[in-house]
Amino acid sequence: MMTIGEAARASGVSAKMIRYYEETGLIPAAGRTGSGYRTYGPKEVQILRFVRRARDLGFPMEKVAELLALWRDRDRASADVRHLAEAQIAALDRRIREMQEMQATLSHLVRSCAGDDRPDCPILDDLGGHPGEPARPA
Amino acid sequence: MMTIGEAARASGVSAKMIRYYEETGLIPAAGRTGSGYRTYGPKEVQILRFVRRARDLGFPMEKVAELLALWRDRDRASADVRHLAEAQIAALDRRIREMQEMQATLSHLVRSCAGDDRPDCPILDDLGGHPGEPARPA
DNA sequence: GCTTGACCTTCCCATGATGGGAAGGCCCAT
DNA sequence: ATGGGCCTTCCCATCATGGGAAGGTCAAGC
Repeated sequence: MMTIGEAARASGVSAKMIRYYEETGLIPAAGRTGSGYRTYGPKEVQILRFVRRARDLGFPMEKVAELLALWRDRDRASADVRHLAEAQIAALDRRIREMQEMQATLSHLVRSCAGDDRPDCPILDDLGGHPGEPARPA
Repeated sequence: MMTIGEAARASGVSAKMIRYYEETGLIPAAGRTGSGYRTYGPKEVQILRFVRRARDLGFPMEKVAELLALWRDRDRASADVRHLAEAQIAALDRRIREMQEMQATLSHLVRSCAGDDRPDCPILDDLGGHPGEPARPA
């Protein structure tokens, strides 16, 4: 049995976050010693590592909770897990696309900016917005 | 002169956020009517639109502040603006790459999961972490 | 047995950007 | 003058994370 600090080191999840996960019900409440210290065994550490890895893969907490439920109940169809993973892939895809659009716009703007010592870079004009006349701000 | 609600509609920035931007110093404090209402003119609306557009392009508030400073002082070299934009492109690149790595890992896992009615999907094993034996959690 | 230092506990606060909502004041049209 | 819609400030919540204070505990060294 380990203390929360040891479990943190073994799992890569900070002690702060372990307490938070417990508080929010993501993980079950840890056992306690007579004096109130939380205790963790290998199983608990593995759960924490599971959470860590899922978070690293970009799963939001809510989805991590679903994955944990599936993990706890091994009789669930693998299709459920697969669907969660596929949904996460799709979510990442959407966010990647959004950012790529931002990038494309910025690249376009950068190409139209001399980048020399002169003032007047069209990027600022674009940001100022086309709808109005390019009045200089106060 | 418009009220905050009109400025919000004209700029696409919510009234809440306009007050927040003012509070945090991103934009200068608006003028006030005798009875305390904030007033906005076309220039202020343009600034708000500037902020909105920059945020849409993924610039963090801090960078938006820098861009605004550059905008306010048109004598600054266009190189400054270009560098900010390029840095933002690079930042987006890093985040995109991170997410693509997550995607790749997930795709790999999904390919190894039958996705049928049987239990036991290797995704869960991966999440559980290789370092230990695949002990089932409590 | 006592001190010391490392650890644990809970509790509160902060982040960043945004929204929700309450309580109270203002403005304009009817 | 009344009502509805707008404004004001202030507080609270989000999500996941960290910082830090105040106080208890444990183990090692003397």
